[in-house]
Amino acid sequence: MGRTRIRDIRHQELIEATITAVHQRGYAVVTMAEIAALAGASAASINYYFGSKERLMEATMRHLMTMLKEAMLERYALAKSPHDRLMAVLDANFSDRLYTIEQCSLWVQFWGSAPYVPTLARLHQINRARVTSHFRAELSALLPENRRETVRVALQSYMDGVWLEAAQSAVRLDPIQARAEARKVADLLLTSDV
Amino acid sequence: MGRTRIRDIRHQELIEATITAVHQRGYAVVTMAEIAALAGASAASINYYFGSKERLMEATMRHLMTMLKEAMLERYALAKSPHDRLMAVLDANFSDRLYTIEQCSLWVQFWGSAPYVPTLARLHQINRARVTSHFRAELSALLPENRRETVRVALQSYMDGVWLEAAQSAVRLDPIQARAEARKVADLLLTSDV
DNA sequence: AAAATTTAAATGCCCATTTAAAAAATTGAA
DNA sequence: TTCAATTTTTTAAATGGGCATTTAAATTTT
Repeated sequence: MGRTRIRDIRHQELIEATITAVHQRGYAVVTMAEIAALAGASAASINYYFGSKERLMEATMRHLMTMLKEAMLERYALAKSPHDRLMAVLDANFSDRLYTIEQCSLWVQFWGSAPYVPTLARLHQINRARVTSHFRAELSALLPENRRETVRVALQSYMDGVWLEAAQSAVRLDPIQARAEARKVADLLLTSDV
Repeated sequence: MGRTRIRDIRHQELIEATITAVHQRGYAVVTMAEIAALAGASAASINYYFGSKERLMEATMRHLMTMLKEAMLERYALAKSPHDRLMAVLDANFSDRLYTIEQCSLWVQFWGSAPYVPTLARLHQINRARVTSHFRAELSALLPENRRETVRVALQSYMDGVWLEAAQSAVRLDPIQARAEARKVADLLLTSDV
């Protein structure tokens, strides 16, 4: 148990510091020294624990992805119907814990880098595939086949687009309203009489 | 007339090179020398014409924004109804000229940097405000007040989200299908019977 | 005593921007 | 037209700075 305690603590601390530092300064510009300073450590210790700046960013995004996944599964467990489960995905995306300017910033930085960093590209692909498959599973019970993919892409793009804008936001985010809006959008897409 | 011919030509060439180079390597990583090489020039000449790397990026994004604006106005001029004009905005966004992996890449890089570079933030704000006002104008004729903003935000987020994903795309984009899907999404949002 | 953790300092690179000088284009007077 | 004078364009080389990562040694924990 006590085996690798400090290691875990440092990982946690450095990832937290990375989230804050990358949000404040931008991934391209932030330095190892700045991140380390936020965690009360030295740049060298980041390399001791993570190996490189790139691997630190990778670990940080993995952490955010895990939080997203857990937020989704929590809500999934409580949902009783396909519709509820669909909403669970949306609610997770805009949950109080995740829908913050800080984290949305990280995602946008991540999206910008992913095409140029294979390991980040893989993470992006994994995350996207997971969300896609949840959406497909629930939408198949809610919509005829000829609309499913359109609605799925619309919802996923909507979530990304809102995060994107949140990252540029000067004002406080309102997760409660974001969830309400997301539900409205989903309902509009689901109940069309075209 | 012949006044500043070369200046204009070089601006054009260097902006084209920037689009290609930033797409290929990422804004954070691409060097002045690489951009210059693509244009058959030297890094120093970029500074002669643009002053700095940041101002080059700014000019490049201004150029992309102008293209988007023009694509929209072209279609606007032909549209006869609010619905047609709404579609004009969507079609412009996914027009053959603009909806390319190269350009979507640039936008994502831009979104990533804007929060940290005041001049880019201003550009982003200007562009967004313009699209917002077009959408509002047309939606006010198409929807009751209580749905307008929800649908507007949904459509704008959708457009951004699709570009975001396009930037990660390994395969060729299909602007014709993108326009068709965008229309479907808009129609679903407009005709809901909730 | 051994292993794990920490960091100061060294290393090695890379790059935007400036400078100074050359090359090319333009002008205008002869 | 012609050719010095002037202006514009171009770049090689210098400048100055920054930073990720490594190393080697010290410190702390086990």
